[in-house]
Amino acid sequence: MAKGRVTVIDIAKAAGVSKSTVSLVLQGSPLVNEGTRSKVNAAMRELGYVYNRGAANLRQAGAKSKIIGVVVNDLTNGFFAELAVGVDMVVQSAGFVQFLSNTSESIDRQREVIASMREHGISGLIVSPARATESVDFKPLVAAGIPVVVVVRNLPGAKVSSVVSDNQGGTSAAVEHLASLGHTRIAFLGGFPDTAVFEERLEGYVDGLKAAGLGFHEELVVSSAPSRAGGVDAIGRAMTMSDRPTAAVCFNDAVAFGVCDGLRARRMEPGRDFAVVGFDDVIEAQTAVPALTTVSVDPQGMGRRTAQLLLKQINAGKAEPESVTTAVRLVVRESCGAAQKKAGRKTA
Amino acid sequence: MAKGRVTVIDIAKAAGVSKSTVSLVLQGSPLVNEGTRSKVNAAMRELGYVYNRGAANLRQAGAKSKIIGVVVNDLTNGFFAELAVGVDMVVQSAGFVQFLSNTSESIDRQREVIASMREHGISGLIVSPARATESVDFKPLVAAGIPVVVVVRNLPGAKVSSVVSDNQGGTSAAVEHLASLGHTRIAFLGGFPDTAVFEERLEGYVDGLKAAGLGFHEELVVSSAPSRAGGVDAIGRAMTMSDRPTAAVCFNDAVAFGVCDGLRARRMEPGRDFAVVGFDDVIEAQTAVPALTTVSVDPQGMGRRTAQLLLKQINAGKAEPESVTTAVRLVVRESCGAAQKKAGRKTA
DNA sequence: TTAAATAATTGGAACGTTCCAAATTTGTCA
DNA sequence: TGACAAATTTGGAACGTTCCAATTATTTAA
Repeated sequence: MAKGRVTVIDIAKAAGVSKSTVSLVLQGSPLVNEGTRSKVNAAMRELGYVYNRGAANLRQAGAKSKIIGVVVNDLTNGFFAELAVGVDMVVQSAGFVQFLSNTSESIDRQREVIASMREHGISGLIVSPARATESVDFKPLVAAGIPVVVVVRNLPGAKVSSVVSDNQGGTSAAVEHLASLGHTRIAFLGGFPDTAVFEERLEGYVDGLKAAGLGFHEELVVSSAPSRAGGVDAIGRAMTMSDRPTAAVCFNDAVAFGVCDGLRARRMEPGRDFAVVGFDDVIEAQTAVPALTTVSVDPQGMGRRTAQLLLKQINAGKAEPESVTTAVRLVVRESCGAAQKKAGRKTA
Repeated sequence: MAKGRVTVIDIAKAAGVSKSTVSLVLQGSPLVNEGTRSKVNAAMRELGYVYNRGAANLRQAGAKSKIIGVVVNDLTNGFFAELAVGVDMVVQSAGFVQFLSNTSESIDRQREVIASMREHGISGLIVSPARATESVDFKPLVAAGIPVVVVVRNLPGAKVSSVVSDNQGGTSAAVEHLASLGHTRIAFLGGFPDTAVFEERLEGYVDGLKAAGLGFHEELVVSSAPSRAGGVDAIGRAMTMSDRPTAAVCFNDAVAFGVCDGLRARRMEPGRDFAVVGFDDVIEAQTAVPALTTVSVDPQGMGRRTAQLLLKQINAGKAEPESVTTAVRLVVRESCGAAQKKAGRKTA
């Protein structure tokens, strides 16, 4: 009992049929007689059989491994955790299982992790690439016919599918909204300038200014780490200028929270004395005080979307690279001052 | 090229040796001559060989699958994400790969996920059990000789190892600290009473009161969902009583943040008008305003510790169940009022 | 009834690796 | 130089599954 593993042969013997029949039952083939089927199932239950997927994959030697790999660059960031959960949902319900790994933005780690996943025979890969990932890293995968879809961060040169949110549209909408509230000095705060996401969001910011008939002032763009601490830093620098902004679109919610912290440290109340808008709509955004106006990207939905795309490609055998950008919407809450009945925003 | 997979036989042929030799190289055996080793390695690089772990596992038919399964009950909770990252760190550096899944507190999902992991031949399992998990769920695993360690939430009946934080010691320390600041009406806010963690933390709360020479008053324990919203709710109910508390130890940081929100909604400033202490020391605790005094459990360290324990058991072949409780420490920041120079805490 | 068709079942032969025992090469010492 | 030891290398035979072609049992149609 505690000896060897229970195999199809054991249950074949127990059920008085051949191993082939057992295999048929395992795959739910319609060829097998109802009676034998239940006899076999009973034997399986009896002996505590567990399917050996490794052996099966070996024979099938194909895209049928039922494992899909997911690698994210920062699991501790709620956004990515949420994304992974979204992926897991659809992947799981399609009978696949998720192989999740975290790279912590390390490109070496990413390489290791992907190599390991290949060895395990994943039938598809979803990656939110670490910074500075090069498209060549995915070459071997696509050459081997393994569908890959990158998510969140696009990878210019790579011939793989991608799912990114409408960064440009998001910040553009945020700026227009602030402008409609009467703001004219609107800053863009936080984020590292050398990333595709930053570029897109900044572009949207510029678009928004143009659409609102406002001029672009370079000094109103202040970059920083895309973190809460970075936000504190950015607003600090922004407030030193002579002609201060009265509102800010932030690179992401973490930065926005930092900006709020920084404002309070200066005895200014976000939403009353200064308007701030975030990006991502992390879970804390709605419960924070004040509730954060932000661009909602629904990471979980994005994860689901990504997984669906990947599954489609897996089933299609070999699909064309496809890129989808997911819609985004501005969620107006308190931090931009719009919810306040009083018309006045006081410039500090 | 795009035809069949490259196998050991292919590279054996290319390198002019036998498949056995290639296998030896693969395993880094010292038996093979340096010259042949490099010849083989060259051939592998040349042909783009990828190791087929499935086939290997099949033959080795043992605990050598190099996969360890990790299942958590709520990945979107930063605490668990952090835990998973900690696990991944040590697991990865030991040459294993992590198979992470999320159950969203669904016990059915948990069962599915674990079954799937078994089919894939994991050589060990780390579980943060979903609520209402029964010890019998792990029976088959341990019967099959697969090491299991539960983490965060203990599982009374199960003969498996566990790693939990010193919940009791944590709340006890928190209460004593509040008492030392002069508080006498200290509440315990938030959490579901039917969980082991709640029980332990509550017990610590009682211990702390006793140690400080304060009496236990049942009405000062108000449970709620262990979330931010739950915290708002709990403090709301706490403030309706005639003899109000002046301080609170919260079930976790999420609750603590909710309590802060609720206080502000009542025009009270946490840390000045009311002392609040959290539990977990989530990443936001230090940057929040006011910075949250909390019991730090270092989830990442806990994850590392857990992984180490599991690896030890895997290597030892079959190890005795072992339970470790990880140390915890009170991090005094602003929300309990201690950092303030002025002696006065005003009771509301 | 029987031939033909259909439904169920079944032995191998793979799949890509590791292990074993045995074979081969190389080196050492009298 | 021969004999022995050490260092390398090597063919199968597994591992647990699926697939294929072939066999056997059961219906159906005439």
